[in-house]
Amino acid sequence: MTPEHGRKRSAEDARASILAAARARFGQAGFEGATIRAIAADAGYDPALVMRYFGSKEQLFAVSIDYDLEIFDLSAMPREQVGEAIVRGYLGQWEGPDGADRRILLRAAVTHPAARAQLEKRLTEQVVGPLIGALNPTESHERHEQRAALLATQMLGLALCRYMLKLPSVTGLSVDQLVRWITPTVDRYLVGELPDV
Amino acid sequence: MTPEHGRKRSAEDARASILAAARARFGQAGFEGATIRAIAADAGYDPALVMRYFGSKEQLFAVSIDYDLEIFDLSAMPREQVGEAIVRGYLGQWEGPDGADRRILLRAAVTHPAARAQLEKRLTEQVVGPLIGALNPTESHERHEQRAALLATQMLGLALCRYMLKLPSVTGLSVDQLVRWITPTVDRYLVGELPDV
DNA sequence: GTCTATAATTCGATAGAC
DNA sequence: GTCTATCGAATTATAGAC
Repeated sequence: MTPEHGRKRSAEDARASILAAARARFGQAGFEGATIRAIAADAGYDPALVMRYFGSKEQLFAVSIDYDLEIFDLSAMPREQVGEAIVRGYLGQWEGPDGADRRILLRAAVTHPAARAQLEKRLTEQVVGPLIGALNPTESHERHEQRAALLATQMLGLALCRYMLKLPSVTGLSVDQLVRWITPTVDRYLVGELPDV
Repeated sequence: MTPEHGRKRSAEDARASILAAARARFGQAGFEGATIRAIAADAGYDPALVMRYFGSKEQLFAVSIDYDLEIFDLSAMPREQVGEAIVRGYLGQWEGPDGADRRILLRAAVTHPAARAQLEKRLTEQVVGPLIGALNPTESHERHEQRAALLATQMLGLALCRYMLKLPSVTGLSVDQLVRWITPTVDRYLVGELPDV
C-alpha cells in the first residue's frame, strides 16, 4: 500500500501475484494440468499479462521451480541427533507455508523433464556433498552417492505418500510418529553400516 | 496366426494391440500426456478405432490400470526371510516385463484421481490384511495400517526414484545392493518394534 | 501497462462412407 | 470392421487498441 509515486504501482505486484498463483497451480495440477488462463484468473490479471512478463508457459514454469532451498546447519550437532533433525526438519518444510513450493517440483518431476533434472541437480548439490560427505569424511564419493540414493528413496517416498498421493494411512500418522519410526532408517542410511554385497 | 475361419481375424488383435500401446503411452507420459492419436499410431490403427473399442480416453485408461497384481505366497516362509523376499520380489516385478504396467499406475496416481484411488485401494486390500495382518496376528488393525504406511513410504519411494525419476544414484545400484540395504528397513516396518510416541 | 480479439494448434469425440 | 472427414472445445501465443 501507499506506493511511492503512484508510478509503476502494480508492475512488480502483478508479477509477484502471477508467480504465486502459478506456483499454486503447478503444485496442484502439474505442468500440463495447469493453464495460463487459470493462473491469470487466480492472480486477477489477464492471460496476456502472464505471457508478457514470463514469455511462455515453459519459462514461467522454470521460474516457479527455481527457488532456494534452505538447508539446516548440522555442523554443530552431535552425529546421533542428525537423523532425527533431518526427518523433523524435512517434514516441517513440507507441512509449512513453503510446502507448496516443494509439491510443484516433486509432482512435475514425474512428467516434466526440466523438473526432473532440477530435482536431480538439487539432490547432488545439496545432499551428497554438504550432508553425507560432511558426516562421513573418510568414505569414498561412491559410498556417499549410495547413501544419498537410499536416503532419497525413503524421504521422497515419504513426501510422495503423504503430500502427493495423500494415502490415508500415511496422512493419519502424526509428525511425531513419523519422526520416531523413520529416524532409525535415516540414521542407518546416513551414517550406519552398509555391508558390501 | 492361422485364424479359425478368417472371420473376425484382427478384431481382438486390434483391441489387444491398442491396449498394449495405451499402457506403454500412459506409463511413459501419464494420463494427460498420452493422446488417443499417438496410441492409435503406435498400434497401427485409426484413432476412431480406439474410441469404438473403448468408448473414451477415460475408459481406456481405466482398463489400462485395471490389471491383476500377482502376490507372492509368504505363508510358508520363515518370518526372518519375509522382508528380503518382499524387497527382491518387488524389484523383480518392476524390473520384469510387467514393470510397464506398474509405471502407469504410479505415474498417473500423482495427477489422476482414478489412478490415485486405485493405488490406495490396492494398498489396503493387498498389503494391510494379507501381508501385514498375517505377519502380526495379535496386533490391532490400527497398528497394521501404521506398518503399511511406513512400508509404502519406503517401497513407493524406491520405485519412484529408480523407475520414475530414474535418479542416477539410485539406478546405479544393483538389485542385490538394494535388497541388502533396504531389507532391514522393511523388516522393521513389517514386524519390528515400533515404539509408541 | 493492461486488456480485447484472434490466430494457430491440438485434442477428444462423432458421423458416415466403404 | 476400418477409415475419412470434421466438429467443437480448449490451449498457447501474438497483434494491436487504449
